[in-house]
Amino acid sequence: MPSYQPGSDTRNRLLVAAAEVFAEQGFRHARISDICQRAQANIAAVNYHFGDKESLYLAVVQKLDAESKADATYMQIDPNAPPEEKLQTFIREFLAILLKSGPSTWLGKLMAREMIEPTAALDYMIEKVIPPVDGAVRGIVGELLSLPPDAPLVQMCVSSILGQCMIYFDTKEIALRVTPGLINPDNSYPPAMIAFLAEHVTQFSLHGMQSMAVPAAAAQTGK
Amino acid sequence: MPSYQPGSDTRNRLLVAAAEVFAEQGFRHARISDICQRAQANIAAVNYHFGDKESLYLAVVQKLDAESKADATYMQIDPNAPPEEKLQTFIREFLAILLKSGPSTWLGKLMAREMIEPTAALDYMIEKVIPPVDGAVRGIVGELLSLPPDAPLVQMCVSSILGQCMIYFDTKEIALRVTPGLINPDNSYPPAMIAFLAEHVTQFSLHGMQSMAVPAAAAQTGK
Amino acid sequence: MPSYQPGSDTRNRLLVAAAEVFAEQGFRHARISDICQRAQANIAAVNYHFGDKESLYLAVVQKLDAESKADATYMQIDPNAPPEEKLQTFIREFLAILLKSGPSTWLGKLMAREMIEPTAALDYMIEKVIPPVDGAVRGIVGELLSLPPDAPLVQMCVSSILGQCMIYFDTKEIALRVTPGLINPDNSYPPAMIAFLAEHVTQFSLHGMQSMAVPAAAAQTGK
Amino acid sequence: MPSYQPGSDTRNRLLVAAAEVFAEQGFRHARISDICQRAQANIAAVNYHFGDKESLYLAVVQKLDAESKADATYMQIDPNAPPEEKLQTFIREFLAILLKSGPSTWLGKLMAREMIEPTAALDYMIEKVIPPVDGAVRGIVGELLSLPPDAPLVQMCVSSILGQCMIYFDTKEIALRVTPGLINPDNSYPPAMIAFLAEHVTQFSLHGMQSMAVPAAAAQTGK
DNA sequence: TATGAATGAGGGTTCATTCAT
DNA sequence: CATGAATGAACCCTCATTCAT
Repeated sequence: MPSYQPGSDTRNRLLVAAAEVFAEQGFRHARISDICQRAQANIAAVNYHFGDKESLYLAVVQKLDAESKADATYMQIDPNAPPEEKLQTFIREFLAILLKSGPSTWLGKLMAREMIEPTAALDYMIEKVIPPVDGAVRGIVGELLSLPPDAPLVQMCVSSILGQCMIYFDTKEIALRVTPGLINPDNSYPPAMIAFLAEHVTQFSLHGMQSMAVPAAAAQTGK
Repeated sequence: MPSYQPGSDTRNRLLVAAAEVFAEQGFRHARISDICQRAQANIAAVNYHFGDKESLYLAVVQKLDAESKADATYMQIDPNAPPEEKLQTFIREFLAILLKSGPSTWLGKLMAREMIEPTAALDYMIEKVIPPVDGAVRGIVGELLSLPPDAPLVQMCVSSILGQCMIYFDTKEIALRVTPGLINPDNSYPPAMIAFLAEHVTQFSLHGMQSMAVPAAAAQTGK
Repeated sequence: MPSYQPGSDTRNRLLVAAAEVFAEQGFRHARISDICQRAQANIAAVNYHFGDKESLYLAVVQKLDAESKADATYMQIDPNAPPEEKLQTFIREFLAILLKSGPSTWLGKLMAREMIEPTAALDYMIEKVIPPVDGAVRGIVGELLSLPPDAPLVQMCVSSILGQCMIYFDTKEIALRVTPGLINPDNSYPPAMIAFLAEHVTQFSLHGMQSMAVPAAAAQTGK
Repeated sequence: MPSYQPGSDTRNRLLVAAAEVFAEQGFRHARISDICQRAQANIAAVNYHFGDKESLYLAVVQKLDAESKADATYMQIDPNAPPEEKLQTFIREFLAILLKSGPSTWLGKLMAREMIEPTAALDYMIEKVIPPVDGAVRGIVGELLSLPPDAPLVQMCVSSILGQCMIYFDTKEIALRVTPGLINPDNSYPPAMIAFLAEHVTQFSLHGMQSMAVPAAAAQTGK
């Protein structure tokens, strides 16, 4: 009688294999026979442990989210640093997560698919995965613009920043074909490249926002 | 062995129906039976006219590309206008294409899917669809930064600009759930909203690039 | 281009095989693989011709009903005969249908199953299969009792008559075990036995109703 | 190898739950997982306690039979009462058992299924469940007709009587659809209705048999 | 030129049973 | 005495493709 019940070993193997396959193939294309094979489990194991394919998928998303939060450095930015530095740190960390390879990018891949072909998991993501990231950036941008985090202008600047980052993630497949030499064989960007892109996005964004802070500050101080 | 028959009515109906279904469901999820039904054609018509599913898909992509180019206004920007105005025009037109609904967005949807789940069509897109758009922006940005269009810095600024636009396209499903009132029932953004976003992206980008232009401008004007 | 379209040959073979298997095994236990095998058709033939298992089942019920009505002699009883003779004829014919073997009893078997484990087909049976039989008996009994066919007493007598017949159908399996010699190897009752049972049920019923007719007739005539 | 453990609490809960599920779903449709869940037992409990599904089923049938006999009032009819009264009592009690709801009807439901889809339990029923009922009616009818209980004519009259009763049990699902107001929501008939039906069946049967007693008696007495 | 019919591989899911503990 | 985990056979259904006409 085990006192420690993290679920059976098979269950965990299933979760790991499923994360991999779902990230590669998406929810619908993923075959549970494939998942079970990689997990060295019987074809009926998914049904036994999770009920059905979709419940397994949801469990995978939640597990990936939990793991992601466990090492999310963008939420541990020094609160006393100047906002410019905070932004730079965030962008660097965020890009690093997006442009690396391996398990840390699986959640991103699943999210990208949910955008195009939503499942029940999208609601979970909107509720649990996105807010921390979004909130972190809104805080920084709000500070930069001297505006509350939920101001519409802040929202738009956040979109501008995240959009600049995500495009490198979205166009990975293109980059792989157009400039294969610049990307590692495992589909990840070299750290130097990531740092370089982060620097660009940071400068672009800081200057992009600079002009916008003025009227707000003016309205505030000039009252 | 059927010879190429561009005038076949069934063939054209098939092409139209397939564009719709592929845009909605993506290549793999789209069902031939569904396409044939919408085209009021026999289930065997696809294989008869196009050989197989993938060839039909390729034909659809090419047709959509041709139609897209026929009314691509961002390629018809007044060459004598100041670059700031050119950029504003491009962003406005590009966002409009992305955020509208209907046939004009189908190619965009297919491209978004190709990024995540590439098929043979991605190569076509890289070769034929992307360069015109990319080239147009590079030209404008190059002008703004006083740099040749193929300069790395230009490339990165182009990415920053396109990324800011595409994020609104990518997050449509999220917006639909989070702020359903701001999006039309047909999944399109209201024109006023598009104009507003375009203005923001333009300002953000112009100021974002301003700082980067300085050294180039300095070198040029001798200040 | 055939002008006569009774459905494909495979479709008909499927219908025949399915009637057999459904009658033997019931809806749920019947395996479409079994049906297809007997019909010498592919496993996907059912889905192609009927959509799914339940639609095939419904088609079988309707076909069996149509065939049953085509040779339903109990509906072609001489209207000028005395009611006693009509009743005898009906009971003889009805028992014959129930106690024979082969396709004519399949509908009865399916109905017996629907009583215990209803499916969508039960509604069809209540609406289309039962009324003709029920109505025929109600007419005869009404005549015998000098009551309108929809009188409650008529209804109950009809139940008494049909119940007496149906019990021999329901207990076939028991009879097969208890008195195997009296039943043919193909699960049918010998014609002489059927005639004998019919005579008994007729006499039992006629006398059973005799007493009930008096007060009704008296109330009617003595008014 | 577990020895027979009639006192096992789990075993008894299993038996109770299984009776319920088997009555509802029949042998094949009943799911072991469902039974175990209702019995709050492990999924493997059935196989552990009873070996397999069919053995559990047999145990249920025997238990239900034992319970049924414990309160079978039709076997406790006053032997000195006139046969007409005995018949009335039997029919009333028999119909009551058939048309009520709850555990007392479970055995009837299982028997009805066995008629259509026999299992090993049918032999048990033929040997143990049916004879007491059958014998009771044969005794009464024999008395009424002045014939030995095993006379063929007695047998047929018994069938006529039981058939009249059982049809109301068999057509419950139809009655539920055609005249829903006349049946209680728990699928049982109102006591007044049962009494009414019993009275009808009794009168119908008594008169039905009256005529048959005469010739037999005449032949006997020499007229 | 075009089609209705038919096919077969493979998908997810169900469920009685078995096994190690 | 009892159980959680695991299994494999089988079921219904889907769908791109092929074939005969």
